[in-house]
Amino acid sequence: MPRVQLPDGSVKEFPESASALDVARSIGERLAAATLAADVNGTIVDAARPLAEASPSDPLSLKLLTEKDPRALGVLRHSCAHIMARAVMRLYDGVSLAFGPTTGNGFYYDFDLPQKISEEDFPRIEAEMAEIIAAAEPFERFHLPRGEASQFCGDLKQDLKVEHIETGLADHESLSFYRQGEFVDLCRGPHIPDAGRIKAFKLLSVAGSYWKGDADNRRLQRLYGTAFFNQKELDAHLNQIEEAKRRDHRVLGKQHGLFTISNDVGQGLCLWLPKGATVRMLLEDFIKQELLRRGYQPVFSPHVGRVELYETSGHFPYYRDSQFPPLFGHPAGQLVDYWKQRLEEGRITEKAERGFFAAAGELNCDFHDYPFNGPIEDRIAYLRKWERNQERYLLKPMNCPHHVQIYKAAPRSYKDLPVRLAEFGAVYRHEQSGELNGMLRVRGLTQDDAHLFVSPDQVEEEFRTTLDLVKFVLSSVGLEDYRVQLSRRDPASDKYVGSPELWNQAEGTLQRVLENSGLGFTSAEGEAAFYGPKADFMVRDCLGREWQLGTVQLDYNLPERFQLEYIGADNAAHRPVMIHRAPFGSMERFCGMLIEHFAAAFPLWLAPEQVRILGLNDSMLPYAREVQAKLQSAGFRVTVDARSANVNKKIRDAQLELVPYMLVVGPKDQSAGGVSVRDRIDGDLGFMSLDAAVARLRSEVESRQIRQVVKSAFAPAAETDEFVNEY
RNA sequence: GCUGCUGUAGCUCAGUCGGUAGAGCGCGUCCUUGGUAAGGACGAGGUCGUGGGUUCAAGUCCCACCAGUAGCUCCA
Repeated sequence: MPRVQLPDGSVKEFPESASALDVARSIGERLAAATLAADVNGTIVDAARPLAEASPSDPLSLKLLTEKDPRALGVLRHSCAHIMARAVMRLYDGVSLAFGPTTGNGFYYDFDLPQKISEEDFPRIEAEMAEIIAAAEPFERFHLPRGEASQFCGDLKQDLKVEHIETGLADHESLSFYRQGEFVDLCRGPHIPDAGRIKAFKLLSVAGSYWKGDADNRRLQRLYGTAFFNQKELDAHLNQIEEAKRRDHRVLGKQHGLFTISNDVGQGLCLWLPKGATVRMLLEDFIKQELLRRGYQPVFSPHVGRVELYETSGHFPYYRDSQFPPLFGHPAGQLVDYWKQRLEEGRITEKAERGFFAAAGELNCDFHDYPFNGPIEDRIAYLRKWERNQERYLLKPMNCPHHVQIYKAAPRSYKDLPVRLAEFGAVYRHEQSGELNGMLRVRGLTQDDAHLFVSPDQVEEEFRTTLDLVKFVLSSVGLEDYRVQLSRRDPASDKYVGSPELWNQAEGTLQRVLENSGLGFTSAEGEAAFYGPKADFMVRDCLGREWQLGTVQLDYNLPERFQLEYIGADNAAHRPVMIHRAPFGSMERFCGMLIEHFAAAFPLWLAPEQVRILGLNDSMLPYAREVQAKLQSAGFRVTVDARSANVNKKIRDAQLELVPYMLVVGPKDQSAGGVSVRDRIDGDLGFMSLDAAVARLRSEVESRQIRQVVKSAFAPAAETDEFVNEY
C-alpha cells in the first residue's frame, strides 16, 4: 500500500497498483485529464505507471505534471516522435527505426528506409499522425529480458534496435518497450497516457544523419518536428523562428551591404564590403588599443609557410584533409604527393603505380632508382625524400608556428617573459563544403590572434588576465549571452600529442583559473585542441546553433616540439609555456554574430554610417555639405542624402538603413546655425546647435554606449539541448 | 564529404498543361521643393546557375556539374 505525499504536504494511501493518474482521479477528473506525466521522487515517469513500480520508497513524493510544468512538454514531444514514427511505418515499407529523442525545441526520429522522404510528403505524414492522435490509443509500457528483447526486435525486423541492444545496451538486463496500437518501440520513456493529449504538432524538416552519429555508418533520414500544448503556442513558436530568420547575418549582410561571397572568388571566401569592413576596422582598432595597454607587441607574418614548419607543429599531418593542398615548386609535386598517399593507404595497384611513375617521368622527375620491387615502406620513403627536397609551401592554417619562429628569432631571458605577440592573422582552411555558413564558417579567416610565451609560474596569472580580456571585449559589444566551456581531452583517444602528465597539469591549471574567475563554465571531454585544453566562449546564432567565438588555450606541447627556450635566473635553459588566445575568435565569425546580435542596427561607435544629413529641399544642399564637412572633421562617418526626394522619404530610408542619427536641415536650422536631430531609436529630438549635436554624438561614441540589442529567440546557455529518451 | 531542398532583373519573388519572361522595391530621366517613416510620370535592366539530352519547341521534362541552404559528420 504505497503512501503518497503530494506537493501540498498531504499524505494518502493508495492500492499497490495505483498510478499517478489514479491519484489524479482521486482528486478530480479534470486533473486526471490534464495530467501528462508524473514526477516521482524527482524522476519523471508515465502517469499511467504503477507508482510502486516506479519507486520503492515510502512515502513517495508525487507531483502531477500538467501543461503548467515545462517538463511535461518534453514528454509530450517524445510521444509525438513515436506517433510520427508510427505514421511513417504505416506509410512506408521497410522502415528500420533508429533513435527518436526530443531536442530543446522539438523532436526528431531517425529512420532507415528505402524511399526518400521530402517535405512534399509531410502533409501525408501529418494527416496520418492526426488520425493516430484522434484514435487516442494509450501508450503501454512493458519489459522484456535482454535476450527476449533482442529476439522481439528481430521478429519486428528492427535490425538497428537489435544492434543497439547487443552493443550499446549490453549491460542492461531488462529493457522497456512502449506499445501504442500496432506500433512497438524499444524506449526508456516516459510517455503521455494516450495519443489524444497532443493538441498541436508540426513536421519541420527532413535531413540526413548517420547511425549513432558516425559518418562511416549507415545513412539515415531524420525527420524533425515539434509539438506544443496548444495551437497558439505552436504558432507563436513558428512565428519566432520566422522572426529569427530575418535577423540572419546572411540576410542582413546582403540587405545592408556588409559583406558578400562571390562564387567567382570561391566558396567560403568572404568579401568585406565597405560598410562591413568599417565595422571590422573599428573592432580591430578598439582591440589594438586594448592590447597595447596590456603589454602586447605587434607582429606580422606571411600567408604561407614551408610545409616542414607545419609538420613540426603537427598541424599538417593532423589536419591534412581540411587544409588546402601544399603548393609545390615542381610540377610533379601534387602527383607525387597523391602517389605517396595512395601507397600509405595501401590502395594502389601495380598498374596504377606504373602510371604514376610514367607521368612523373613525363614531368621531368629523375626516378631511375625508384625501388619498384622493394617493400612499400621503401617506396614511401623514397617519395617522401623527393618531396622534402622540393619547395613546398602551405597556405597557413594557423599562426602559431610563425609566431613561434618570431619568439625564436632572439634569445630570451626570464626577464623578457611574458612575451605577448599579437597579429590579425589570416589563415586558410579547406572546410568541408557542407560546413560553410555565411561568415560563421569560412575558408579564409582572420584571427585576432596572439601567443603568450610565459614561464611555468606565470601561467596562471596570464591565463587569468587573458580570460579577463575576453570578458572585457565581449561586454564592450554587449554580448552577455555566452557559455564558457572547458574543452578537455578524451583520455581514451590517441589524437592528442604530449604526455598525460602535461595534459593533467594544463587541464588542472585551466580548471582552477576558471573556477576562480567567477565565470560559470561546463566541462566538455574530447573538445580540446590536439596540443592542449582550452576555454571556449560559445554563443548562439539566430537559428539557435552554437558557435565558438573567443578561445584561450593552454599549450605545453608546441614549445616542446619547437624546442623553445628561455634563460632562467639560474643561467640554465628552460622551456616556456604557450597560451594561444583570440578574444573575437575570427573577425569573420565575430562580425557575423555581431550582425545578428544587433540585427545590423550597430551602436553609434560601430555604425558604418553614423549620421545622415537630410536637406529639406535641394536649395539646402550647400548647407548640408557644410554640416557634413564639420562633422567629418570632428571624426564622424557622415553622408548627405542629396536626392530630390521629400524629407519623409529620406527619413524613412535612413530609418530602414539603420542610420543612428539623422540631421534634418531646413531654412530655419540654417539661419539658427544648427540642425534638427532625429534619433533612430527615440525619433525627433528637435533643434540643436552644431556644437551640441557633436557633443552628444561624441559622448555616445566615447562611452561605446549600447542602447538597443535584439533579444535572442533562443536561450543563451543551454549546456545540452538534446534529452535522450531512448536507451 | 553525406542526405533533402533551392537557384528567374541589383534585391524579394510570381511564372499554370512545355509555346523563347512578369510584379514590387531599387536604379535613371523629367516634373514636384517638402519640417520628421513612402509625391508623381516615363524609362532602362534578364544567355531564366553552367553544360549536355529529350522535343517541331525547354525557365518549365531528364542527366551531370557548380553554388546556396537545413541537418548529419568535421572544426587547429
